[in-house]
Amino acid sequence: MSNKKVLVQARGITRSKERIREENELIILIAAEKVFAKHGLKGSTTKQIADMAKLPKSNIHYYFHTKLNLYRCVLESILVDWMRAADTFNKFDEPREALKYYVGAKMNLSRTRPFGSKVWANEIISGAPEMEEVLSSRLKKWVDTCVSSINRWIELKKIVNVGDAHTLLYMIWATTQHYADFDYQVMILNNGKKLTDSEFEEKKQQVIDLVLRSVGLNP
Amino acid sequence: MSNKKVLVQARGITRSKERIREENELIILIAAEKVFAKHGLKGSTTKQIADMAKLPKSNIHYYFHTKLNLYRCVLESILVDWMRAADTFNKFDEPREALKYYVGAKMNLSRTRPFGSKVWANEIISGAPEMEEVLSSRLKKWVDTCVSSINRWIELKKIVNVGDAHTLLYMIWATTQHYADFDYQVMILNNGKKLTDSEFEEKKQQVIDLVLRSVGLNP
DNA sequence: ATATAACCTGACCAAATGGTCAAAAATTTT
DNA sequence: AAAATTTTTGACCATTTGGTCAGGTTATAT
Repeated sequence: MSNKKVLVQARGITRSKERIREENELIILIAAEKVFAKHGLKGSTTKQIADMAKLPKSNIHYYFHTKLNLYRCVLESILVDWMRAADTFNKFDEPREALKYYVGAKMNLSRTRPFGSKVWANEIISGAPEMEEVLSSRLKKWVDTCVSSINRWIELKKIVNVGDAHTLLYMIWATTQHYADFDYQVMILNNGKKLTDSEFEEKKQQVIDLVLRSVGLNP
Repeated sequence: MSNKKVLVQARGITRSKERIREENELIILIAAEKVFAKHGLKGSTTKQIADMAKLPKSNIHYYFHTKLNLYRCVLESILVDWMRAADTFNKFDEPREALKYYVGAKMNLSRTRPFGSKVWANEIISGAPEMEEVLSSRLKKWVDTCVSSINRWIELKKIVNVGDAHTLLYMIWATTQHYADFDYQVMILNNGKKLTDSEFEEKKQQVIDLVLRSVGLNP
């Protein structure tokens, strides 16, 4: 019996079954995201996830059946956040605003959900065996519209001709996600200290400025 | 008995013992790099590495004793290439040349040794448990000199003030390594086809131009 | 209050894994 | 050619792993 439950019951309150499922699934998803981020799909064990979630291993299987299914659920849950950040790109007509807010949104995600970014990175590095579908359908479609926007900006001489618009997108993705995926390296090179919130805001602005200048815009 | 040996012996040639060790260690290192790139340290099995190397599992242990030791050897062997590319940064006084050749060298490495880059990425993502030493000593020192160079360029008004020089370095690392670490994603978004050599040369030039413009230089 | 359904979990299991070892085969040294 | 050294490898083992399951507990519907 978990401490949480004992506490709740001591007050004469009972959690509804729906609530229980919702709560536990969330607890497990958060724990799994951390573990998968560190060790990847194959390298993570259900025991590690159970310990991280402070639940017995059987409980993990009760809610998610298999490790692979849990992994897929983690990826799905991350995707929601990513797509929302992606939307900001198409909310502005002017490249200056579109790029500024998109880069900012991606930097914020790296800050608030670094484990999610790492899980994705691991997945792609290992050949995207579970996300092939998503990449070649949803992501491809989104990227195509982005590329169109960028090319229109180039035609209208609003930004310089960067050649292939993908190259610009990759630079943005790679640079922003670097602060999540390689946060440990960033920390070491920051004299062993994690970036404070205000330091991070500084870097965010610097990244935005680099990106703007890279397409010929004066920040 | 391996096919290779049978072939060699059929011609009445015997491989010297030194040669044998050298050859087999290399075969195993190359195989291990591929497997570790795909599955990380924990996710890779010595059996997978053995199969990739087309050698019995015992043979892997004979030459490298433990999986962890083999992993460290792979990282070490990659480090040599990386440090060589890093040298190009300090070979030129002018930012235009230094950045151009450094970015070019990093892009070339991503093309020629993508598995190495992935192994490093995995290692850093999972908290650099084996490379902490290298990061906080060798890498830190190298980065510090780079940062000095960049700051001098800023003082001399040769490039714009990017704020923290680390931000620029991270952008270069992240963007160039993206073509190795996320090659699968790059392929999918290139209509499912791997980048040809000439396509890659195009992208390389585009990345160089993006970087130069990002610091206020006109390519 | 009782029945039903959902939740919980310790005990268990077959398969996979990192690693060992002894003995055979190949090469070098004497 | 015989002894010594290195390489090769199948058989083996203790541990770990993902996953199952029976039986208990808790919440909900009637």
